[in-house]
Amino acid sequence: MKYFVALPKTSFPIKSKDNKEILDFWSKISLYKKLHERDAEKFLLHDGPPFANGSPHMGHAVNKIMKDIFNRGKAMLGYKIDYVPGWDCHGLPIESAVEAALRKEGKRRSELSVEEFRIMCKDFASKWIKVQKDGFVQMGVIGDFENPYTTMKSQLEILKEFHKFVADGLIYRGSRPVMWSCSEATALAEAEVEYYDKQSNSIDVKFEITKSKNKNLIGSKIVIWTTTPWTLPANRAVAYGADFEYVIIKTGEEKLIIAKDLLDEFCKRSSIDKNIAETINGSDLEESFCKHPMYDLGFEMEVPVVEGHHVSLDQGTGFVHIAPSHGEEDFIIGKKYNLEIPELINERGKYKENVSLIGGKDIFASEEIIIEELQKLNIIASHTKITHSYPHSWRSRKPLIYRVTPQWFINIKQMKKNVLEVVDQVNWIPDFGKMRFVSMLENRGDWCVSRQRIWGVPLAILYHKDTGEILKDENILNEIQNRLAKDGVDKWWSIANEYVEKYPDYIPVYDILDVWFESGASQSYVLDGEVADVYIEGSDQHRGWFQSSALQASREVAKLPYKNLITHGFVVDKNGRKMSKSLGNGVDPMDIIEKNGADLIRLWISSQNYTEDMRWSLEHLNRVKDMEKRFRNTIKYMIGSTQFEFGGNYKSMPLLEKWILNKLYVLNEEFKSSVNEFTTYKFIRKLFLFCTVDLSAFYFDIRKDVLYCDDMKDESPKLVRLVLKNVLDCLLKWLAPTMSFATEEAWKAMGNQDSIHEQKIMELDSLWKNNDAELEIAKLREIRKSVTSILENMREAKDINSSLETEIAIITKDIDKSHENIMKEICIVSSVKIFNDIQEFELYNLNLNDKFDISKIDSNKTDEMRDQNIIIFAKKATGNKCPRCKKVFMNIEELCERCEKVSELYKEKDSA
RNA sequence: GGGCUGGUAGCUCAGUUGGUUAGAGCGCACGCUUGAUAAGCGUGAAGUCGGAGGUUCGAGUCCUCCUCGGCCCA
Repeated sequence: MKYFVALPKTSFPIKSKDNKEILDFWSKISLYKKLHERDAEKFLLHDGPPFANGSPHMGHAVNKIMKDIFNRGKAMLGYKIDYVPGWDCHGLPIESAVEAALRKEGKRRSELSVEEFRIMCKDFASKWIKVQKDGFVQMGVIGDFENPYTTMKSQLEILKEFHKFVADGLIYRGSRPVMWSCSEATALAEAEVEYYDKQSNSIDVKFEITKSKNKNLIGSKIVIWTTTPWTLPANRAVAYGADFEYVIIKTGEEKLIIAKDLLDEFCKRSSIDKNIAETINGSDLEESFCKHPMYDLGFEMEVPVVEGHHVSLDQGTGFVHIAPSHGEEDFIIGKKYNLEIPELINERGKYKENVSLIGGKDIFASEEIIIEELQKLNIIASHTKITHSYPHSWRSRKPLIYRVTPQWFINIKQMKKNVLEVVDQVNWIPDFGKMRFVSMLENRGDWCVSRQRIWGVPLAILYHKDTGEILKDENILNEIQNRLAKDGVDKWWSIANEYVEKYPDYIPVYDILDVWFESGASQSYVLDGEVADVYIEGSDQHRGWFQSSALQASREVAKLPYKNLITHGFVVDKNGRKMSKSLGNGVDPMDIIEKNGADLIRLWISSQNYTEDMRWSLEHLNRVKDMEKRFRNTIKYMIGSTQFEFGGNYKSMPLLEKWILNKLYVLNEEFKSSVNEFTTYKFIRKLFLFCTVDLSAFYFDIRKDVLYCDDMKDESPKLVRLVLKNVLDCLLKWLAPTMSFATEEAWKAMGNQDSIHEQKIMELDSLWKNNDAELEIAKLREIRKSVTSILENMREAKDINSSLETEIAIITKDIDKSHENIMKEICIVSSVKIFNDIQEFELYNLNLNDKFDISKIDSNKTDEMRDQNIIIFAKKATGNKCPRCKKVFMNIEELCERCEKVSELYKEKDSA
């Protein structure tokens, strides 16, 4: 016999539907536009532009989805949303990719004009912007994707920003060593360098000490080891290690100084006897000078002996010859000791004509001459050939050199000061971001903004051919700007020459701007000077975008372009390792979305503590799947359970309902603060516990009896459904920023025509705030825990199956008899009796036909119960089971009284 | 090598000013339910709190060193 029961009914599926329908819907109703055009307080999130050269990866997913969660969260609080996505379009990787594509077609870059090449780069960037845009939309990100900002679209504005620095006199000409390819006469970036084995000359060179504060060192010879003899003409110093021990060895009339630890190897390769005369410290060499090794070959100078922080005892002699023009460390030391930084070679790798001995000769070819001449002068202690890994150009495969080249710098001294002044006005999330930012800023030198490249914004300046002074007259800068505004920035390369005719003493600069300057300027061409509520990027941007934005904002006055600055960690694998091709542990977010829907990845991101690195693996995927399932199921159950009549008022609510409404009130407040404080990940965890522990395992389970079996027109089920209605509404709105697709799906399943994302959270009646209910239920739940534990023992002993087959006796002073009914509901048993003392219970038990087994008293006592002075007995309920509600009753034949009545009422409905 | 940062059950996280036997959820195992059923409920096992010293009556918590990761530099 089947009886009518009011089971939940809904079409909302546990498995998520295809995202496409929802994406189309959002697009159809112009969801972003709706939120953007709200007449309300604005939330301005300024997008850090990703680089337009590849498909979306997990890092993009984390960043964009985080932003979207905050945007949608704010929208749910009623804010007007302002979010314009952006793209970084210029720079070397795109040039390289375009060149590689050209090579595939058998073409070379030199066959193309600058303009043609720039068009190819532009097409390349445009292609990837489209791919990424599509990806971000698939992730559920909403924003002004119709009108994004791109650095290539805003070239003129960026140029104008740069010219402001020029006009302010903040730009100066300096120099810096760069990786240089002589065969191509061009600077190369790190990414264009490949390492191959190269055979080099390896020589030990003697530097005779001519002056020293330690007089007895005069005449001794410091030995340096080098594999680039061609740099000797540019030598301007010798460096030692301050903490190293050196020895002076005697060989014939000569005294040579070598690091003690490297002596053996040196003696071996130079066939010199190990005849130690003296031991000295590096610091003993302070304030000494040496004769330039090529002194007698036309380099008549003395070079200082200085401390070198980079000198090592790995190989060589413990001394390093310093050629400031041809090495990064050498350059730094050169700056530190104010050494000359000579420009002896030209861009083709030939010595300039005026260089003594080897003028006009190729640098590598000159080595033989240098070595031969130095050998004649007995300056070389050893000469061999070695094969070592050496940087080469990826294009020509020719060896590279370091070469000091002229560059353009921004003097950032004042800006730095300005930024540091207002750094405390920003809310740094996490707070240690501030320290990181400040220490990075304090330690940075002037900003080198020039790049010897083509794909970017040209500096579009002229400098004096003799003094190097920039033509910073604002009229001229404006003239250039206007011209490029008219003809296009791409034309700089073809029109720059016109200015040479006009200003014959000046030389045009064809370098392009550092891309960090471009994105840092976004505050002007995107924000139009407005301060953003928040910037959110990975922690690598403390040196990058956050800093360039800050410096540029503080050009005139101390000001930062962001109120809140959030940094997030990186996606790492199961073991906390970064994702990389070589480890093969990378994952494709688009693949995950295609297979599981975007909610999955959104939920993962929203539940992670983003201030640290975020781990991702198959196990994580499965855990999030479970989480998603739980949320969907909770929603599904509530949609299904609220199909029938509901109603009532707070005053007539039972304690359990008041307890739930209090939970809602508290959670609603927490939702607001989690959005305002950007801690959604904490909220989502709480929400998950609410769904699992409070709703599914507790409230739902308990209220099934009322919902399914009572007359649906009675007050009790109507009150429960009213509560569920409220829970559902809250839950969907709290979850909407995260599970944007599922909540929309549910909203539709509930019969709504509009979007859930247009809604605002409910303002809940403060009457619902009820901490007493919370405490009361917490107490009863403790007892329930003990009960379920006892029931499990009975189940194990095969005494019972369902909990409804039992009766419980509770002996305690903590709760009184009026709680019998609620305890019966909460424990989902057929009967609960409460006794204030054991005597009372024993008396009761004595009169029972079917008695509680008092001999089990101790085994029925859990530790907690001993502490709390509670004793609980359980026994199999006496009577018959009602086939409809499964509870056990005495004196029934078939249905219990209630079920009899209800099933009579709905008989026809059931058979219909 | 430097600056910042992290390491608590398989996973995600709690753990107040140092104070009993380190908690939760998920997962897992076992059981129940078969009226949320490609669901639901219960019980249980599982931790040298990255490692080693130290301070203390007492350390996951404070100090030092080491180790393994992450970001950015050198």
